[in-house]
Amino acid sequence: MKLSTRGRYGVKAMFELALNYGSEPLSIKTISEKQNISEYYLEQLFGSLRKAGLVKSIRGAQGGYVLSRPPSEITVGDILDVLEGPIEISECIDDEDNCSRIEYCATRLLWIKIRDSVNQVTHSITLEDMVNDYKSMNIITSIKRGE
Amino acid sequence: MKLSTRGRYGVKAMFELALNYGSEPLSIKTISEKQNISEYYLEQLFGSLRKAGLVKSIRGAQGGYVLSRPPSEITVGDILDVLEGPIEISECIDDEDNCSRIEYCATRLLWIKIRDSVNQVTHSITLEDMVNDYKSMNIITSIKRGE
DNA sequence: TTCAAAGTTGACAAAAATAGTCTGCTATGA
DNA sequence: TCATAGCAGACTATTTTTGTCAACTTTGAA
Ligand code: FES
Ligand code: FES
Repeated sequence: MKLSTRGRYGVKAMFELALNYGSEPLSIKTISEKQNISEYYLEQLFGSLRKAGLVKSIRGAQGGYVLSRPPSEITVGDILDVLEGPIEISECIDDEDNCSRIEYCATRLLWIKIRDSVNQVTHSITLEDMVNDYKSMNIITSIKRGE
Repeated sequence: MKLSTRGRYGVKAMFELALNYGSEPLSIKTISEKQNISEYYLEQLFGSLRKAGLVKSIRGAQGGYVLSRPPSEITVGDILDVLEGPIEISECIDDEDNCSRIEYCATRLLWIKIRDSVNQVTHSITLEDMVNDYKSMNIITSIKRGE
């Protein structure tokens, strides 16, 4: 079980926007350089994020992207849901395999528990939390250096 | 984020063995029929499970597989670790991308939290738990039917 | 007004992972 | 001794992931 690059890149890109929140928009190009992600690939991801209403685009010269809500109101789960899709462990649709008899399915409850656990974690961490963590990390590192 | 068929099939197969624990060994063929999984594919999975020491094989006529420990001592996490590999969110090795500067990495802490959460859930649920859940489900269903 | 920066869209494709199949083999209990 | 069942590993097909690219649209700024 792993996160694809869509999720990983997406969170990193959104983190950049969160760091920059309140200032001028960030262009795809800028973000792609900062996080070392393909510009073209990022465009795809931002297409999804925009459709989902997580970011707003500002066209024209000096345009770019901004968060459509404050970082405190966007969770990592919101981003991952858009880019990775909701966690689908099993189909639960096909009526032919024996897994469709939900009442008797031994594993269904298990998948639900795993999914809920991940959702609980990802939806409880906001971009603001990440920015705060990041800033305290930097302060601690500075202190360690004796600055 | 999703579980591959390896993990899903593997847990289902191990659940069958747990249901059958204490009785005669179950052959790949039997399991493949009960859970409707390709016989050849299951062989692959059981190869891994055997090497990991989760199951024992009994060769020859009337042979098959049995759990090598009681169901209460095998967690779902044990199975998933073998079949899906441990949860690798990011590489954290390549020194060239900016993600390698772990002290400054904004997302690393996040991936760790997600991973730990999944591990905590999967490693706390044993095959015995699943069997118990399954049995209570059946009882409840029977009562609802007025039996 | 013109131009260049920047977003938008959708097609395309390489690469990797997943899922599944098959063949020939070995071991062993009945 | 032979049918049953596991063992090993090559092989293939399919899907998903991970990008790339080109043509087009919008719009702020000079
Ligand atoms: S009913 Fe969907 S996992 Fe069993
Ligand atoms: S250092 Fe591995 S995720 Fe950043």
